[in-house]
Amino acid sequence: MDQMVVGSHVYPYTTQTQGSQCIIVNQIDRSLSSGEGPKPVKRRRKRKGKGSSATNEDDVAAIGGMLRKRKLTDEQVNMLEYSFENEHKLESGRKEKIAGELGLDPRQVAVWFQNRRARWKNKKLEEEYAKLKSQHDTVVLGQCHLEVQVLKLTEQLSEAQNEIRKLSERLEEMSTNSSSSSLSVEANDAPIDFEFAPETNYNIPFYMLDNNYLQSMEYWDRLYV
DNA sequence: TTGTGTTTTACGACCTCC
DNA sequence: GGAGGTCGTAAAACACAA
Repeated sequence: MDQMVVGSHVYPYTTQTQGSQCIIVNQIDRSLSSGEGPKPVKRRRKRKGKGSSATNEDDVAAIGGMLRKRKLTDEQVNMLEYSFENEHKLESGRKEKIAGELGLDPRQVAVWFQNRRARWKNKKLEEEYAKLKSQHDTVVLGQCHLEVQVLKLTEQLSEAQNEIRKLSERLEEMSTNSSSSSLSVEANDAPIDFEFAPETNYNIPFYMLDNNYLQSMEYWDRLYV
């Protein structure tokens, strides 16, 4: 059997469960009629922390004078939820009205709204966090894709530069040969085998290409198809 | 049954507003 | 100064695995 503190007295009660509902069975009448009389206040543990000034008997009794925790019924909670949906704040008149309708202490209604607002705020924070995390993950994924692309393009650039270097060396070699010999290129050497179609400007030395064009991606796309 | 983690009810301290 | 808000926390109530 549990106890309920009312004012400066403690009264016994029991709880019964019906489905998900907790029913408080009042034992006060039985207690009084049996002549047992009110029991001394069961004191609440002193709270720790700053400003806890409950040092004398009155203060301690005031702290201990709170009602024991009573689980609200499903109906009460539903009505409070409904009320909370309409308005999160609780002005005095509305508090009294709800308390009267539900048979609760106005203080209980106020506390319930305080706690409900705190839960609502937590939920909102969690939702906001999930949303931001999702956005962050998307950005990180996009960044990964871009980095992979940069690696590929860097590799392609390096290959292209090698190709150009080889071609330049061949050109230089040919020009050296032609200056030291009277034989024509057509007669003694294989023709320069440019890989690129003459209508393109890919046979123009790399260093002569327009920088904007080089950066336009079109160059690289066409080079490696 | 029991230990443990979570939720709910309640409070104290402090702050803001009228 | 009082009413009502938030914040942090205690402790009862509850859920659930071992």
